[in-house]
Amino acid sequence: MEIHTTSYDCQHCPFKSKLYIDLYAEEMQIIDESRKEFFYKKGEVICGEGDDLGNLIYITKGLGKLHKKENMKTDQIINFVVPYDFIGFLSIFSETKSKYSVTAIEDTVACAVPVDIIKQIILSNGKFAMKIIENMSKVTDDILETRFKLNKKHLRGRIAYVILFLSEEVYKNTTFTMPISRKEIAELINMTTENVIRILSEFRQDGIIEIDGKTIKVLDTVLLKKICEAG
Amino acid sequence: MEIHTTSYDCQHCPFKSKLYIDLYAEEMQIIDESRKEFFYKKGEVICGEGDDLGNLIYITKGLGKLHKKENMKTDQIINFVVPYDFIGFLSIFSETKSKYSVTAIEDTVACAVPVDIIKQIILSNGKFAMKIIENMSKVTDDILETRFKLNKKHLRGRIAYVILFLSEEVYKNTTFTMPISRKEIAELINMTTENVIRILSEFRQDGIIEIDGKTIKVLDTVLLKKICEAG
DNA sequence: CGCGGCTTTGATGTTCATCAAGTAAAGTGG
DNA sequence: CCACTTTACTTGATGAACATCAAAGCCGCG
Repeated sequence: MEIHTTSYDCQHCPFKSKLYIDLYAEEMQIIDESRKEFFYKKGEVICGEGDDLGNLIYITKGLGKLHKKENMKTDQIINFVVPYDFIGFLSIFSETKSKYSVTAIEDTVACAVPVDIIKQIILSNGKFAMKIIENMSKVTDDILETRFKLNKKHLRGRIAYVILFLSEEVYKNTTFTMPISRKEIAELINMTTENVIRILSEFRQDGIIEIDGKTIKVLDTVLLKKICEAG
Repeated sequence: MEIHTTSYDCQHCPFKSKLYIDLYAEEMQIIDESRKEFFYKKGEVICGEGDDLGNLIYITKGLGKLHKKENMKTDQIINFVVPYDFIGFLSIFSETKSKYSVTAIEDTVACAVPVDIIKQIILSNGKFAMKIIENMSKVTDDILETRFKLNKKHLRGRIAYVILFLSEEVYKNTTFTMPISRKEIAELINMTTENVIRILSEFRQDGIIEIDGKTIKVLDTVLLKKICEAG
């Protein structure tokens, strides 16, 4: 991890429109002066389980995973963290130490703002507080809904979901490079590594996708969506 | 449902300490004047899926379930709603219509405060906003943690969890009356009604619990906890 | 180059859902 | 209040979905 040469100030950051839109110029400036921008290589830990939650960190570029240690060998991956996501730091307002980890699964740029400063602004700027609340509400709703849906799907439906999510939401391309291992896919959607591989092979044999190592090419999006929906 | 003769004003309501502690007297009074208290019989719907989220509703007495229609015949129960819980109304800040239902599973008293008034106070009182955020954060964390844990448990572990939760958290008694049917237990912990019954019978045969219809008596809390932990 | 981690495939076993069928309880209308 | 219908509860038998175990090839890395 290294401190990034800041490419732009908060005023011109795309993230501004998401949360900071209602800030007064002085508030914006306080954040701008206190924040730090970090660059993480793929695989680097952005925030570890048990770390002090001193900063509100959000990702501005790249891709991460929000996860939690299950035991020595396995993680539970809660979900992906994409730019402008607020997630993973929800507990920042109720806990002092992080209950989760966030790890870069692509080269990632993150911004850290001391949580005390955020809290101060919440106290003084109601509109900002409201934005935070709305954002938390939305993010939470999303995770819960996704999780309940995934739980009811069969293995094929879950794999279909992951492929579609990465293809459509993250990379916006039918061909993409899997940012995570088979094992991690398993940890994300609650199945075994072996079955992840098995079902990816089935999809390949059925002509739904092409696989070349980490590279996936979606051939039949329509069918994939049917499998995802049907469960 | 009937409008309840208000038993106390907000100032003396036990709920005050939970969220309203930082309110100024005038704010407290605004809430007190605009709120309505309702009484629900067991089985009555407190908030239906698709209803307008015009009010922030919280339960002050009784027990409810937060649930969502899965299809014609089955619900997904997200979790229980106990007094002083804020849950089920998280989406109130990001949606205009409820994505979930809340139904009384015991005789229940609920308080409804127009959400506009809550939002106004959030805007003007930062401490109150902060309390809301902290509460949301905690509640969300809880649900997610519980759900991830439950998913990894086997059927016996899940049933053990429900029995322990009701016995220890809700009724604080080793003997209690199940507020929900076998089918609803199944909908809460993602299994079939048949298996709920089967495993309850197993627990009875193993001398872990006594069953008389809806009445459950926990005989071996220690073993039950082991089953719950082991999964 | 050898070690550990990731990937892959096959065989086996367990957990659990589904189906079936019957009893008990609870609501409904005449 | 009683026949009727529906809903909840219960048990057993069967099969499908999935985890586990085993074994081998592959790749990166010290």
